Amino acid sequence: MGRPPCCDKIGIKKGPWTPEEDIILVSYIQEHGPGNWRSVPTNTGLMRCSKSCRLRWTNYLRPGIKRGNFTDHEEKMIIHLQALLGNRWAAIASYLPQRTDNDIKNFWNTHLKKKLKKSKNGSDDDNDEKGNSISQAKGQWERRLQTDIHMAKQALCEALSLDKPTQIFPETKLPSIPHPHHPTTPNQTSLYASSTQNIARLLENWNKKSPNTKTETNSFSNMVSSSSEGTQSTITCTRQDHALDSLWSFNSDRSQSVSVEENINLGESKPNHETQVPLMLLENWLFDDVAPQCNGDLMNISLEESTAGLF
DNA sequence: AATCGCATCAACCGCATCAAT
DNA sequence: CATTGATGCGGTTGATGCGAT
Repeated sequence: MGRPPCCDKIGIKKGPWTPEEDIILVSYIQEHGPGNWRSVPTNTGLMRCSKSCRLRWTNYLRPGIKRGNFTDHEEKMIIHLQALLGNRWAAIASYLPQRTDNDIKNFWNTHLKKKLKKSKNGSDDDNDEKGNSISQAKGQWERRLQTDIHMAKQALCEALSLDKPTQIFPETKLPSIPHPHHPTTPNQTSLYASSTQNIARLLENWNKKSPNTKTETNSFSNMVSSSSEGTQSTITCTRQDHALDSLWSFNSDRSQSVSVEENINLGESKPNHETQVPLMLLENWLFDDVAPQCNGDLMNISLEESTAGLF
């Protein structure tokens, strides 16, 4: 409160990042892991504020980021998740491990908004309106609940894919669970160390080519996203999510899992038994990268139908 | 060739939240 | 319990590219 903005300092550089700055940042994070952003500018000599460094890393340099065109499946997921969760881009991004919240937000604002508007102007004018009113009518607590369930699953899944499962929920505080995209705990530095090869290749690539920022960083991202490390963890995650569904009793015993979430979401307690079927459908669809025919089935169910039991 | 308008997206800003003290 | 600092999130902006005129 009343804290001056960190970027107001004199001598802080703003604007687009240069390849040189990227290299410095990547090298530093490669060595120390992400986190403690406050110290990054000091230790690297970058004339950037900590926020800017974090943003650059999470939105652009972080391994495993997929850039470029969104697939149909991703697009549909975003549309559905936006209807379900609202503009909670970070939450939506947690369902699309290779996309950043910024990316999704931009994609929504530049493409999907218009697309939906166009389709709205078509025959089923009020369909989207209904969807919107439904999404608005749906309580904020429910949105958070669903997001938090997924976040917790992601975190658990992430932890299971690491070597030390004992570090899953340090001190059982859910809010401190690292975001799947923004790992911060020290034991996760191994994850970044394992992507050393990719980063090294990036550095090589940068050195070889002319300093054309955009193409260089894109090639890096492609290289990294196509690398085994990032992709593998994503696949593992997706598969484990299915296992986790049963682990968290999402299918047959959701009410029980909800009660767990109620404990997690302090004070936000409200019976949620009616949500079992539609949310299960949605979740199954969202996690089901492997069976597109099922996705089609779900896509045929209007949002109204799929959320009919919510209210 | 010049310029205008629009689209895109990386980056910034301000606020909220959380943890440490 | 209050304060402070670090981090995360969502809205917005501004630079850039590209097509139309």
